[in-house]
Amino acid sequence: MREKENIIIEFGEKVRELRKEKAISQEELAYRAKLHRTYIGMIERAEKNITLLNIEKIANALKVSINDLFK
Amino acid sequence: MREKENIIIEFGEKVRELRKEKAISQEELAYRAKLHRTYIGMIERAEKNITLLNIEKIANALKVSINDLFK
DNA sequence: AAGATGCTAATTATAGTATGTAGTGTGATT
DNA sequence: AATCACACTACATACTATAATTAGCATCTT
Repeated sequence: MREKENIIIEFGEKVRELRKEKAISQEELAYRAKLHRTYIGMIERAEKNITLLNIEKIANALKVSINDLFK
Repeated sequence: MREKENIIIEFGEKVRELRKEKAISQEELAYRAKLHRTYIGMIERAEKNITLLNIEKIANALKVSINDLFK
């Protein structure tokens, strides 16, 4: 990734916010989403340009709709 | 991409639907989003697992919010 | 016919996955 | 209050899978 785009920063912040609300660790979220622990960290730190399938996995793991990740 | 996931199919259908509403061609949408014509086709045909940055580009080009692409 | 879209194929860029190490905070134990 | 143990997160690579980008030609559609 070149530089950190706003949309990616906002997305990462939202994931972290919702994860904290549910009081679960990155590791637990990763497990529920069937993604890797370090990858969740990268998303929250806005280091990756996530794809649609993984956006959905994270939404499901957080038990929210995709739209909730963009509010 | 392995197989076509529902979320990707739905996303492609939504892009096509909104593009037709605006009555513009794939080529025109591509131009506005600064993406390639054939790539827009691939998205509509659910052949690609699109990333967040390009989701945003398409939303902007269609003059809708990202959430409008998931309704 | 002309404009729009589908489809194949090739290359480049980067997302996805993983391992290891280090730093940080919290709570318990001595 | 200091040390220890543990859980959590950050960060640095590195590898591999695949998204992104493009060109060319075929096939619809009007």
